[in-house]
Amino acid sequence: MMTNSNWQKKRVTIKDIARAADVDPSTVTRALQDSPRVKPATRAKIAALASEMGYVPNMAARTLVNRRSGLVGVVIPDLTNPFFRDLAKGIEDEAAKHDFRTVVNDTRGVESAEREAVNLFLELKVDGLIVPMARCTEAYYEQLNATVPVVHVNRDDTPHHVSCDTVEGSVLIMRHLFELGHERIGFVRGPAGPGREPKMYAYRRSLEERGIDYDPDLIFTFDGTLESSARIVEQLLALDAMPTAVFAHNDVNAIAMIHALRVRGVEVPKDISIAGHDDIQLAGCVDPPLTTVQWPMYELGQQSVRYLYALGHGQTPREAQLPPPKLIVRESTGSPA
Amino acid sequence: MMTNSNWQKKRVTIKDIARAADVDPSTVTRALQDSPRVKPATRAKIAALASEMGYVPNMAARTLVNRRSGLVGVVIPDLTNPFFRDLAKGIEDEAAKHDFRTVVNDTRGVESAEREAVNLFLELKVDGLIVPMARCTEAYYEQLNATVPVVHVNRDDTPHHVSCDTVEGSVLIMRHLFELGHERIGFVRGPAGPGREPKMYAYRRSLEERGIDYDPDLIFTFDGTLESSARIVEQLLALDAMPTAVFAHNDVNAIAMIHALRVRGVEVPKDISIAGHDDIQLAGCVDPPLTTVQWPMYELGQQSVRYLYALGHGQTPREAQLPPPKLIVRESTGSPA
DNA sequence: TTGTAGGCGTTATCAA
DNA sequence: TTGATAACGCCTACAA
Repeated sequence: MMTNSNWQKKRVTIKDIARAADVDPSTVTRALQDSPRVKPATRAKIAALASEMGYVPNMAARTLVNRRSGLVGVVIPDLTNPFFRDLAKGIEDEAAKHDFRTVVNDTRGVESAEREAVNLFLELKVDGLIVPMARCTEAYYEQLNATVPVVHVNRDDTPHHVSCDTVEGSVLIMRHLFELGHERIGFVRGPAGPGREPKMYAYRRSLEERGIDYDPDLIFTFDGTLESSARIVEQLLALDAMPTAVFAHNDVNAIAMIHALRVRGVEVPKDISIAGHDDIQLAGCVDPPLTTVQWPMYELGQQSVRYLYALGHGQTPREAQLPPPKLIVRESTGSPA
Repeated sequence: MMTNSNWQKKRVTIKDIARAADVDPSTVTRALQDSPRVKPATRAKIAALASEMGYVPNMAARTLVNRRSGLVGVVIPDLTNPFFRDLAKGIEDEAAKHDFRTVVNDTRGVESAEREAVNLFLELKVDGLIVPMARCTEAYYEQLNATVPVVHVNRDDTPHHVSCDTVEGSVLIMRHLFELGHERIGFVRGPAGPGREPKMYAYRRSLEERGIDYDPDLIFTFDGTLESSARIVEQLLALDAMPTAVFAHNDVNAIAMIHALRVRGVEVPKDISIAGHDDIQLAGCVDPPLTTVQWPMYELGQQSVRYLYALGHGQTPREAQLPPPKLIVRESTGSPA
């Protein structure tokens, strides 16, 4: 923005304060850092001057000399999802406890954006990186990991990660559907990415344990858009026999599907049960209120910072202990007709 | 994170490259900047070396010497709201065109968080600040404005701002309700903040123009939580005579109210019409689909960057020309019984 | 076409 | 308790 405009001249540096206080710049530094090695009177004078003159520390200079920025970079695929927002909040709060500040980037699930975000953070010399549900390849992060500590959240094929038992949450949903009497259960996958598709894994394993055959016709794919949810509903309706229940990729997908179903005259849960995932804010106040799984995202965020911190200190952190996911039973699921 | 660990040693600087290429560091700089003042062969060699050695520019050093960071700070009150996300995207894209990168902070509507965010950005020496719907006082920003170019979005009591006609959108809603035959119309205000409450203004002015008396009993306040929406519904039901329509603060508020109403046996729009604001992703697929107002947020984002750019170059930007807000009529509004 | 020199704002180390 | 100095990584004159 500014190249040669009037904004530049205002910048107050430590030198300006030093001149005003008639001391050496290094004394100002010490005073501003509350070092005991400075006379209280001097400290007070300098503090007063600093705020009076509107001094703002220059992070660039600090980072340069300290060789650390005090920043943690967070790369999030979709901040619109309250799920991730809680995670971000947990990260922020915990980072603050360790005197780190947080820089967040929403990549909107785009892989190139993820790379760019990581790049920016690298240039900013962040002291650590937290990357939930990364889209880039394992190899990419493996390499990155040599440069800066990286912690993944809910992605278990990378060197360092913090996850809650992703499979467990999905198992809860499946078990709930079984208990209601469902046997023919559809599943909506998320946008294909790297990693192990734990929901899919849980889906298949649950069926297996229940002695139900896996039917590829009952698998659909959600790409994050509303249209894709509508398409899935079309596919559902085109089936010879609809499943009696569907485990949706997430709540947004579930809500959109319920709507599309209603438009076509299919009622939830009377004609078909739909379970979501994430427990977003609106999940409880749509019609019907959504049965879904709640994650301890805030805690996950905290844990990931602790893990990162340990990593940065050369320790090999122990596995994080996390509260388990929680099944929230509402009204979008019921017994099959 | 890292203090004395193994990550430090990996850092490659232009000096390392210079040594490897057997040239002076300044030559490396030139080569990396594609300056014409360097022999193609040298440039190629250096470029190869740089990527081979995994060179990452040090923004701190750059910022220090250039006296500019190439960063634009964006302070957003709620990234969970797709509305703001579009804005952020518009800002990002337009900023990229001007070779700026974007740092975003979600303040969750907390004033202290807003200050902290601004502070961080100031320390990062951002070249400009974009602040939609700021919570901090006008005075605060007036002062800030002496340090760094600041552009506000949709807040018209500050020195520099880009807004679409905030009033206009609300007028559209009111007019729509009038046309359906409503006269007794409730209004839900948002969390009190600074600024002019344009929706409220539009509400009152619309009533006035229509010759309808303003009735303070029909004014409610939404604080952003689901509970508050439920409370508003209780207040509504406690009224001697319910309004026949309500202009809700935003879509989330509207959806939550519709749900609370249904729980109490009141049907929308049969018994009462509810109009939202923002047109969030889910607005079209809840039941009933929401009548709401759509904003050109992406364009607003672009314009705010252009404005900022002009500001930073010492120009006084002309008023931005923006596409108008758009009324989206769906099924949550109808004629009164 | 390339090298030299100085400085951006801050801090750590050492000396006073 | 304070001051002097060098250094962090990069860039821009200017000189060669």
